[in-house]
Amino acid sequence: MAGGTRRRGILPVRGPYHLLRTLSCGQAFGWRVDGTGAAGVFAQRRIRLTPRRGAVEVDGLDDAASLERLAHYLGLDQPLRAIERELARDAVLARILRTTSGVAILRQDPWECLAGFVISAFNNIPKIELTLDRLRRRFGAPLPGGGYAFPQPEAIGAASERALRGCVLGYRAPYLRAVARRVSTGTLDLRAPFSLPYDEARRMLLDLPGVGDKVADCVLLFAYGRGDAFPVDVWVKRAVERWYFRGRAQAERRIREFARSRFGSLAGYAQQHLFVAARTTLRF
DNA sequence: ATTCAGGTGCGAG
DNA sequence: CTCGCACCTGAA
Repeated sequence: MAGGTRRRGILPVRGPYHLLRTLSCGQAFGWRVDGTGAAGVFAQRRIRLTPRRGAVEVDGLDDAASLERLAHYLGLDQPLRAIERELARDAVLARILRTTSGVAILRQDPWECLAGFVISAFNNIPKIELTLDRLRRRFGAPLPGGGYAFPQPEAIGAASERALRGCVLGYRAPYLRAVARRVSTGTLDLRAPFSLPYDEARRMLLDLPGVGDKVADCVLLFAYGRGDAFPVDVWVKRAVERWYFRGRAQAERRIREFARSRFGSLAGYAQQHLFVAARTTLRF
């Protein structure tokens, strides 16, 4: 491909925003992050993102509408300076923010986010990525510049369990297919959680097979922007127990309620910083 | 060969 | 309602 003719865009960045930290802290599965940037798919295009001084360089996209959507997806419009100043009133967060600062909350597509976290349950990251890659290749539309779109719920819903298990979904195959069918038939309205209170939106998601407390909160936070959601995974559980409960074990429900009441609408950000800090500094 | 991995569903008390 | 246990499967 000729060098100078490639589509390219620039997104301005302000505050402590940290692109690679945001893309590699486990909110989304689709990004391949290396030393200089991240590669993935957005707006039906294969793109590459590179952090620059005060900006994010976007290769593979140049129309204003897509770039604006990308900025929103990446959380570039979030007031991280003020958010982190508020979080730093908490002594634990004040300490760990020195190494976790700049994490924004992505605004992911609800279906893709939901599917990804259903697959993530009791799984490990390499295998989650293997599964998602196979699902894309087998059920996703091939993209112009290479790569595959994330499969539509119709495609997953129509797949045989055998074909899904071929994507190493294991026992999650029937869960994912059932969720896909509820979405594609309209039994589940994925726009509804945008306009529902936390508890109701959460109940809706919990009704889905393969969706429990943790996955529901992940989707509420990473797709619906519900900042009051606080997903409790094994790492966050360890972090909260160690740093807020003197190492004493607590039920996940108790941890979630403690954090939601302590951090309010910023609970989701608190969770991200605790998660990053736990994964990078805690050894168990 | 065993063990582990970013939870969930299910039955029991 | 809270608790304990089994669970597909690739990778170490």
